Amino acid sequence: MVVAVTDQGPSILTVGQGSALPSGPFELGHRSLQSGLRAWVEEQTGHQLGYIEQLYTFADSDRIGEQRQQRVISISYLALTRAEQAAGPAQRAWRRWYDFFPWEDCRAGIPPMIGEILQPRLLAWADGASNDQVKRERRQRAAAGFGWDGHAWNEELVLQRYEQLYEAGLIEEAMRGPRPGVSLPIPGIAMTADHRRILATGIARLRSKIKYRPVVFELMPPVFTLLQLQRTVEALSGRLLHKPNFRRLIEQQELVEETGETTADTVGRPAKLFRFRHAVLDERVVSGMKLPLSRS
Amino acid sequence: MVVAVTDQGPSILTVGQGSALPSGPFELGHRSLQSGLRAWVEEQTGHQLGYIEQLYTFADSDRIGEQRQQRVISISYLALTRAEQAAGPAQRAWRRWYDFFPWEDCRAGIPPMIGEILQPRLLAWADGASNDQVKRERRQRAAAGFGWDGHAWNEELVLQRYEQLYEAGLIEEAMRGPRPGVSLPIPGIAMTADHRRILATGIARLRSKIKYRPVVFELMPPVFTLLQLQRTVEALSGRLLHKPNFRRLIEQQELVEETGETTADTVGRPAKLFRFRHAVLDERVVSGMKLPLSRS
DNA sequence: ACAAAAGTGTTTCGACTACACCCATGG
DNA sequence: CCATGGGTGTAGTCGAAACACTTTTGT
Repeated sequence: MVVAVTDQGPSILTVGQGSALPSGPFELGHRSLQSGLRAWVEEQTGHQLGYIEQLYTFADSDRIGEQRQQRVISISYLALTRAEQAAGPAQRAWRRWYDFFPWEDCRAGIPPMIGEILQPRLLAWADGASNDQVKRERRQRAAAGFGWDGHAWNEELVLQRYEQLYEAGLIEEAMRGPRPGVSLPIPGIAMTADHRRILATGIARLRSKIKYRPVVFELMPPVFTLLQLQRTVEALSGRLLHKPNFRRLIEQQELVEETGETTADTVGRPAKLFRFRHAVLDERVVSGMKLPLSRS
Repeated sequence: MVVAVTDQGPSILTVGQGSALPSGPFELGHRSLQSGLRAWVEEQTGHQLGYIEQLYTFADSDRIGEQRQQRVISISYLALTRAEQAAGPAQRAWRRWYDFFPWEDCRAGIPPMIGEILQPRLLAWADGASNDQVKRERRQRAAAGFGWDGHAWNEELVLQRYEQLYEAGLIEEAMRGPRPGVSLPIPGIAMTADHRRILATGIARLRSKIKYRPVVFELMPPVFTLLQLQRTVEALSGRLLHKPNFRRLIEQQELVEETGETTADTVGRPAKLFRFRHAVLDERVVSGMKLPLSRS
């Protein structure tokens, strides 16, 4: 799962009609899995990868080989890069991740589809439970996950939300196989196999990680304005931030330094340009960025 | 890596003279890796596992098979259990984890060995660097990791500290292989292959996890006093906590409820007994426990 | 009485929030 | 002049940290 932030928002590299994550066999002859992965992706896509992190290793039954004697092991990774480089061979394209998870983008307020589509269908699912105990648990979980009745929205619960929707049979992938779906799936583009689940895991990990490690900078150009940085964090977390407080937090933590230059081309007052202070990585244990949420 | 907290402190289940973590081949015929693992460990050791979490998947060159055509893939796990059950077959024993990492136990203050042994040898290693830039970086990293000159001790940096010591050639495992060690290793029991590295990863993960998930309770008996709970958290994190504030934090978060009983057998005033409120897991996203550090 | 453990009250301090406001530039 | 983005000051709020102190038991 290769992530970049383009002018279209946070995006992932896809293959095959944009419905699959890039994948390939283990490369032999590399020092480690990570270095093999890095070389493979850079060869295949022409993208220099910045940060790489292992997500999860699967070997579940729906991945068991035909003879049922050999497991297929899949190791999923999250990688960050800058989107600028050329697109490389066809069949590979950047796709906005909110095309797959439209309910995860709360930058323009809680998306109407949550109240209009997800809530009634999840509640219907809860009411379909056989006993009251289970009904209450399902309603409780849905409320906590989607921020209903008094619960605040928590942008990190990407995977939990996906799993609840899957369990409720609202996700297209859950309608495949033996029992084909009896109703329409909710909006959001489906993916091959369990790739959308891996994507949800990756988004959740990234939303969590930006708060305690300065990984955002892997997605930024070498030099940027504070507003560009804020827009990137907002795009990843799916939430709007409070500008003045955001700037203060960044500068307090000494994560960035001024280059001395300012932007010239834009509307409005020219902004100071900053670069990431790589030195902080040695100086101390760096926490990432708190999210000073904006109430709007 | 199976963890329990015994009266000896936090311990791991070991095999083979207490210098290896339990390990085995993938089990076929299970729904998932986790359920296979759970069944395997319970059969082998007679311990019911509570929480299980994947740590990391390795397939590095020092694990490549003899013909160099087949990688060996190792998936490491962290599991929590209660220590009470019988020991099971011989060859398996609980070992305190601080026997392997004596510098990680700061409950009685920063251990003298850090200043007396680690600091001089790490500084000597730093000074052995070829140029001044590298020298400064090494000293900087050591200071940040071990809490020297103005840096606070951070109990989560278990893996970073281990890797620094390894890189500096002070760890017995680093002295194996082509270039046998030229000096004595520092205190701390060595383990088979890279098992001590896996252990460091697991300790770090657990120390981090208790802060944002209520996993401590997997290590507690069904009913416990707040002091027992505090001692367990202290044992895991390797730090002393402030009693009054600890109790308030626990009760504020409504993680526990009174059973109505009190202890009878102990010295001092009888303590109320508590149990974990499993209900919170549905109610809301539960954060674990902040660590109200004690200055002493 | 004293030690040991359980528990309570209160003050202080600093971080995050929110709101109000000013600055610089292009159209 | 006004829209857009850049940027500063400051009062309020809330939670964590520190300190002091009381209560209940066993020896």
